[in-house]
Amino acid sequence: MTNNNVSEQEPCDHPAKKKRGRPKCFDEQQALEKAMLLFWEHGYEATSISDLTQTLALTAPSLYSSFGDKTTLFYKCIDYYLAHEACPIEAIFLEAKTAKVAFELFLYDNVQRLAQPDKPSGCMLVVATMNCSDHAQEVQHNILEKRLKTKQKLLERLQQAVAEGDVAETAPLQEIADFYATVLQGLTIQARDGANVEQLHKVVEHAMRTWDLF
Amino acid sequence: MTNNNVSEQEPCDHPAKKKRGRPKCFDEQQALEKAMLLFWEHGYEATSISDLTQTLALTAPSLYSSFGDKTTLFYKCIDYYLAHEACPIEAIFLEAKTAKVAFELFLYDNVQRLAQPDKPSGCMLVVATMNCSDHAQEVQHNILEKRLKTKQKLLERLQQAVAEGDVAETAPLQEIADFYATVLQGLTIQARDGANVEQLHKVVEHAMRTWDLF
DNA sequence: ATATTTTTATAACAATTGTTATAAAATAAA
DNA sequence: TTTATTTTATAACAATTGTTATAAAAATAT
Repeated sequence: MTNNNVSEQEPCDHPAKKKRGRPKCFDEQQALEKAMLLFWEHGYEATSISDLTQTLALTAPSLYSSFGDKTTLFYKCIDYYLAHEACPIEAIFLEAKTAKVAFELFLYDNVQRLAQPDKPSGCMLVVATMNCSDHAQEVQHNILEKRLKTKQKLLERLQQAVAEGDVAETAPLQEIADFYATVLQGLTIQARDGANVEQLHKVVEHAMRTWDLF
Repeated sequence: MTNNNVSEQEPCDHPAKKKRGRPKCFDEQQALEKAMLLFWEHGYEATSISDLTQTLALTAPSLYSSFGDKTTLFYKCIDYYLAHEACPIEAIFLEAKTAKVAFELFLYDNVQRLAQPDKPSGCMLVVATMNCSDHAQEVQHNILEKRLKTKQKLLERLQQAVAEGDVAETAPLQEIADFYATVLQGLTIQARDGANVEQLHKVVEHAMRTWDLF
């Protein structure tokens, strides 16, 4: 049932080693991206299998044999999103010398990603499992946990900053994390509602201006 | 098809004037509230007619004859939500002497409403039409417009404040409105992700502390 | 009592949901 | 050429979607 495909581009010891059976008539990565865009735009449950087969231009059996069932495909789309569209928070947090710079880079990076004119707006993790029936509780919960992990990383970067001395030991770390997480998620809804990059940029600009008020 | 029912409690000139046919075996307002809670929790499309008939404990024909089709029922639930659960922004904005106080009261009022333990969390207007298929585009658009109207009210209250002199003429009104709208919508997602009233309260406390930095 | 009106309960409707069985088609290995 | 393998296309599956036709039930008005 599940299809642990090896990437076609994988270089074997025999360079032009062709695969055995009938060749696929579509690019798996391109198909995955199209599926991801659908789920990003409409969400997990509101995207139907026939929406997917139409947009990806392949039949249901092809879809299932390549990506598994709808839930499995969705998780693969989430992974694709995290790898290709989401903000690389770990790298940014490692590189930044202080927590303030880390948060600043993180938020500005998000602004660029959340309001791209040619892509669905807002963060897929926030948006894609917002409306779920009871049948999708597990999917919804898994994505929620991913969101909570991001928030946890904000807090941990602040703790690191206290250890490194660029944030006072008396600072209310949880409140700071809560505030910037709120701004971050607000940006997603603002983007969904049509705000452009410049608007969101100024929101972040102000949010960062308040750093020293904590 | 559509059912323009007159409230049963309406006092006629003949006080105990009974209605003609078979009496309803359910309270229409209570049913509407239950339906609203379902749509609030799961969203428009992820709430099915059978979810509704089960929870309201009435048959599909009863549901349809009382409230119309699913879309009509949803709009009635939105009206119910606005009347009974949403923040009375107009009243608050009228009462407040300054824009800052207006925004402060508005946000704190929202904090109380967005994270009630016995109710779905977050704002129904933000949440209920987040994931929609193409079939629900119109519903989604109508709710979006309601959200934009709220944001517009923030801006107008700021303009009023400039006219009244409690906000400087040079103040970046659009940026201020964008910022507090972002915080407001962020509160909805935070609440959905499990933040409690105290946490949200502190977020608003900080957001208000930055008022004079614009 | 009879007639009228409204709501109920039963049951069905076509369309769509996610998913899969089957067999033909296209390739490489033997 | 035959065999093995993989993907394709066609078609169907049971379950659920939103919605409605039909007739029985329960009330008031005549």
